[in-house]
Amino acid sequence: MNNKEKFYITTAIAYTSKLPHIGNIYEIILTDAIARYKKKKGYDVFFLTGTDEHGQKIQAEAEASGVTPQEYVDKIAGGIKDLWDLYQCEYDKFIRTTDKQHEKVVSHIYTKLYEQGDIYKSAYEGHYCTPCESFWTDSQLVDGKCPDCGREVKKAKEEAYFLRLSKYADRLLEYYDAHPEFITPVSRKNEMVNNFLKPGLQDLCVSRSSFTWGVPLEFDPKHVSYVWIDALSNYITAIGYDTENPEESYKKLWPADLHVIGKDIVRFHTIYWPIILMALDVPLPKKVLGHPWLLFGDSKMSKSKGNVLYGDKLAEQFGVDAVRYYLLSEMGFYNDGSITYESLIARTNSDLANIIGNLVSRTSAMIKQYFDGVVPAPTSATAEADETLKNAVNNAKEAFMAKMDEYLVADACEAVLNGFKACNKYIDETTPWVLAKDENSRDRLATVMANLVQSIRICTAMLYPYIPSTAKRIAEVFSYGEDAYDYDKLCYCYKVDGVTVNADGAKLFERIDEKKFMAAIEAEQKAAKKEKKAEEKKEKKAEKAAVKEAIGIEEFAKVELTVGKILTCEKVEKSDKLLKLTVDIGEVRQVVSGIAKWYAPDELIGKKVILVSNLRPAVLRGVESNGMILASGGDEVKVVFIDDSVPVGSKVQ
RNA sequence: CGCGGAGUAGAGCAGUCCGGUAGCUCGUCGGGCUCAUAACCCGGAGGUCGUAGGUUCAAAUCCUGCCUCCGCAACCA
Repeated sequence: MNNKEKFYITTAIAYTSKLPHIGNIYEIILTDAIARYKKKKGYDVFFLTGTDEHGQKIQAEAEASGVTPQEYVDKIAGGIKDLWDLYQCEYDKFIRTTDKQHEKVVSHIYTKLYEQGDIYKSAYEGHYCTPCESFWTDSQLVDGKCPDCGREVKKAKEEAYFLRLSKYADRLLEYYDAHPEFITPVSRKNEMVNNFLKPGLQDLCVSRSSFTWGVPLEFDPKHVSYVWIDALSNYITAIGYDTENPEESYKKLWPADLHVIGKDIVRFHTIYWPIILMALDVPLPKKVLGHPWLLFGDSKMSKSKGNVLYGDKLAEQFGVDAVRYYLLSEMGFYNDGSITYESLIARTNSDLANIIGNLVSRTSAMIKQYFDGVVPAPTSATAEADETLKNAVNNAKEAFMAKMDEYLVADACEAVLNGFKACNKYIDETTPWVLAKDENSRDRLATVMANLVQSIRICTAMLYPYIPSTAKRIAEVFSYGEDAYDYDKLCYCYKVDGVTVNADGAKLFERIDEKKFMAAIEAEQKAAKKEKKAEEKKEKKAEKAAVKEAIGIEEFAKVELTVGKILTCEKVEKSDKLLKLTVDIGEVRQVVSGIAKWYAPDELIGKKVILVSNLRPAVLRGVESNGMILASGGDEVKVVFIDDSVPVGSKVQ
């Protein structure tokens, strides 16, 4: 029925432990733009996205909020889907790893790999943090402590299954060499080779028995799937893969043409995933694109101001297209990008409102005034400016295609904008308002208008992958035909004349007054801050009241307070807040205190302070602390110094 | 030596792989125009490409050292 070439594109599946941030949204918008581009180019595109819904974290989150894991992920997955829909991402399938079909096939994959000896039983030897109920590897530990809570970990063993990665490492390197385009950008490939493949791959733990929210293994039901085999295989289970008798859709779509993922999970997609596929004797995906991250402007500012941006809120404030356009045009291919209100407003105003919106507005207004709203056909009255315009638009088209084919989406966007700019320039050069005054210039005026409508159509077709709904509105203004944006019609041969323009609906984007907007935001933030403070105050009061009621003299007596003299004091390395001190309280204690911001080491030596001397020892930043120095809390910390005449070792009551 | 990224005009970025006239957007200054959303068009000013060496006829680009910033991580016993 159709002999179009297929193009199978995917995003990473979002983890459903919490709702995604604007960075996750960037990934799916990027993928959507590429997918729409390929569709317009004539490919038979299949666009997959979805959610990763298994794992210990989700089980724990669900328990904490008192619902079943399924109820929990249903809610989050629904929220994610809504957000994807809000941003007009035109995916063909939304897979969830809790889909029955997916679980069934994952289970088959495990069994197949187990039976052919690629998965074997061993013990997961790691460091176990009892309060966090988590295993950590040597490299994950921070100063030998749990990276989550900083507490001591125990060496522990858990029975687990492993995937033999090492067996396939050489084949993978060969594949890299034979397919230099497999990982993009290349710098990420070098990172993989140097950091993981060359030092030698460690086998990957693929099952767990310490929690149950996963796919149970057929050959050992105590175990459930652990992360990567489950998550990565969504790319094949979603399209009908099975270890026996895969469906036609799988045969048609696989191998994937492009996996779009964040740079943080390049390793899993370029090492683990290919190896899993090799083990299954399935072809590898053609390309993995590791995109950079979106940062929230100047992070220091955003932290202190609580200035975090959310996708749904942004869409409400600026409109979906403004946000889509910003992300796609601003984010580079290699380096992390950033978003701020100011830059978003600037880009919306200049590119969307001034250049594109105003162009559509002025062009449609002129056709309404000069030709009663009916687009004229071009005549023989031509001029050099026409060729200049056509060349500029054609150049834009070529640059756009070339960049887009390499997935340089932002660079391609610049080319598109150049096309629109050429249209504005053309108006200035041909001065239609002058032509309109002279009856003899009527033919020339017709040509100018026709060229404009045609050029705008071609440029809008290129704009379509970025902001499809704006493209649709422009089509409504100029009454373009259904197929006006197909990429085999990016030429001056498409018929645009004889139809009526809808000049009244031609205001595509309102300019945003930055000063007003920022003032509103500031007011909003102030209000939020106030509320937060009030809440904190309330809490503090409640706390104080609770403490007052709860503690009696016998409770207080448990706290041993001893006067000590500070003997030495130095900064703890790699920490802005910690000082390491030795204090003589009759015996010499080593203490770590978070007061480095307020005191230089020198000004403390020799001073007498009060130490909580029976506090359970703790290790901070790798340094053991046996006690706590009394100090006032809050924004301005002051240590409680005691009169020098008090002897060392005195108890404070 | 924890890992990673980055220093190019007032701001944000491209160019670096593959050496050969330093480019784009915003802002700024001057001019033009009046169809249009105080918009659009043209022109100017503004950079010894973080720094010190090296290779070369030639370095933003390749090599070596150093400096600075940022992210992750960690952190108020």
